Amino acid sequence: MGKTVIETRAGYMGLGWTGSGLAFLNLPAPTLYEAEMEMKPYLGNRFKGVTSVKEAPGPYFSPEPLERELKAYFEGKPVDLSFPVDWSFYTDFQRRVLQRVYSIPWGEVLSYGQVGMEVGSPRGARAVGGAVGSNRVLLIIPCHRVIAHNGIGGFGGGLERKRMLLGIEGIKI
DNA sequence: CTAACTAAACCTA
DNA sequence: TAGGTTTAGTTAG
Repeated sequence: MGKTVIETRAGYMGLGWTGSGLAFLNLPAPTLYEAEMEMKPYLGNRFKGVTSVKEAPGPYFSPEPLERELKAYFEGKPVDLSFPVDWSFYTDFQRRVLQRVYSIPWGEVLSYGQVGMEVGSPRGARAVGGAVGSNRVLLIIPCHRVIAHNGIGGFGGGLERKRMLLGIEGIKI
């Protein structure tokens, strides 16, 4: 497992990975220092204690290809960010929801209700909102592409940033 | 185990 | 458009 910070036009992004895939990816911060501070909560027991880290060396992960794609993303290019994810941080329900969200392509959106429908919880729109809020790998799992049926919905990192990401992808709400 | 939360959707008027 | 109601899953106690 490892961690690093990469620089894009939008700022410094902290990321970390385990033997299974990406463990966290933060949105761009204006300074290197801030990016490092935002990584701290992920570097405690939850990161070190995951059994998959110790028991499954997994494929070697190199951040360079991801860095290239993220730089392109913030230059407005419609990139595919389907990099491997460590799913062990989530409950079963969260995993079902996030895996569906993972496959939403650049520039498209779904509503919380639609996602619930597709993962077998037709009335679970609110629960879907809670589940996407547990996403640790922003952009890789594009939870900003899940919106309310009548508006933008919410976003853990602030609604302005959600609007900004959707704006990059050409979606106005 | 219950109760109190939601990043929702629906119904009515 | 505004309001109250229904809803499923997570989390705290």
